[in-house]
Amino acid sequence: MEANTSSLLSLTGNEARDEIVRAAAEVFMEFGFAATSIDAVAERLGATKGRIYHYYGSKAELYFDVQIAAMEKLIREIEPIAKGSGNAAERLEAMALRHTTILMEDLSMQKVAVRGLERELLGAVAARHAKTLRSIIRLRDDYEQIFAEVIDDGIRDGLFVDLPPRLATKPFFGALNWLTVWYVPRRLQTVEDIAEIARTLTGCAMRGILKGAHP
Amino acid sequence: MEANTSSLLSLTGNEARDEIVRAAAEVFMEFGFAATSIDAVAERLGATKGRIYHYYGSKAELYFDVQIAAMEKLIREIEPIAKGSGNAAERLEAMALRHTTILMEDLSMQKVAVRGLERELLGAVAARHAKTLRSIIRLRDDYEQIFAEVIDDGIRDGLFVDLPPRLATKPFFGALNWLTVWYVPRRLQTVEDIAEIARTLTGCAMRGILKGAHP
DNA sequence: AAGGTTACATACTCAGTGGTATGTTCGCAA
DNA sequence: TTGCGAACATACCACTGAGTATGTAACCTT
Repeated sequence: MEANTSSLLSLTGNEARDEIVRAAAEVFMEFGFAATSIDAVAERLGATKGRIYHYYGSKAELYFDVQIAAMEKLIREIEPIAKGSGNAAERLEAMALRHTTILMEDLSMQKVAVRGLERELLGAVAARHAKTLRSIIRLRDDYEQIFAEVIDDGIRDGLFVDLPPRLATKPFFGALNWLTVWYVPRRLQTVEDIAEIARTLTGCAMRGILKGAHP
Repeated sequence: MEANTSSLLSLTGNEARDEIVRAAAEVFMEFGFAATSIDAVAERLGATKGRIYHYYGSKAELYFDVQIAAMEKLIREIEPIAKGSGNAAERLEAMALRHTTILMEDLSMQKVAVRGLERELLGAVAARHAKTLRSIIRLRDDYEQIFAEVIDDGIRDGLFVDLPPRLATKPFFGALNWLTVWYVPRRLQTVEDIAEIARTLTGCAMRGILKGAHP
């Protein structure tokens, strides 16, 4: 047993855990945290509980790892864009486009992550996992902050409507993230279909905060 | 025992059921369907299971009634606005404003409803309650349709961007409904605070679909 | 090759929960 | 006043599911 504890970053290098996380993400997405049994995850793996509990100490820990993996992927992909070139509007649009695309490509994990820490956890398992919980909330906050800063840039440049950045982030994320509620991947869905949806959502979100001269 | 079955419309006139529904909404919102025990709902009522099972045949039935009550309230309030006077943009804005306000005023019920039928139900309890499930999905669809039609009007009048109405509805609802994810009612929150948030969200959502001349 | 460790599977415990069966109280009609 | 049903409370059962304890086969090390 290597350093599995506090696995906030060290998923890499452990293929077995990765496979479990992917399977767990699917089942969690389908049924939510409470309604998902470890046995169900094991079955999807073609294995039994033993395999899961060998790598994870509890159901909550497994759930957390799904969240962490999802958030890290988002941050890893979007942060470079935020720090890249272009004005605030161009960068924000590129970020939104990529963000939306990831949501659809990686739907199972992202759906779990985006929905946020369902309240059931905050109340129930909170005490025992308070530390991990904080890390996750921190990750979510960091991610939102990446957007908030670009938005702040845009506001100061007079590109975006004049709102508190943290507040402006909400409807912006909303327009994008809401897709985790309604989007159902269709068979025969091409890459272009996904791109089309991403462009549409990004378009609405961008117009929502762009300071344009409306008639 | 009067005609409790198929209570899709007849909540009115039954104060006892109403009280149960309100309590249930709070607990369901806090913990989700699966993690909410009937005992927990009963405790919030200062009663025991007996009281609940006297009026409801199952936990699912109770959950459904929360959804129905929430959706009916929305439809009841927004439909008149949709059929009212003003051009599409004016009506849509008024609808969004009222919609958002209801979400905040009635957060517990609406949060449960907006989150949608968590997948856990579709798979698990589906068979036994297939009929009720269809009614609820129908209600949600009807509600979205109210918006879709106004949006369609706006598109044909050249007010809104040219998108399939059903698709345009998604980011629009997203910008508004996302508040059920992040909004936490604060003590000392005045009516004006709520109105302020409603205006901000509505503003972003409207700009998102308005065909404006962006610089 | 012997001992140890990893990576699981199997078998079991036990608390929590949905639902039911059975009281019990109270209002009301005859 | 009596009886009866509505409106609950109490007691109980059956089952699910998280977590654990124990077995075991393969592999790795020396």
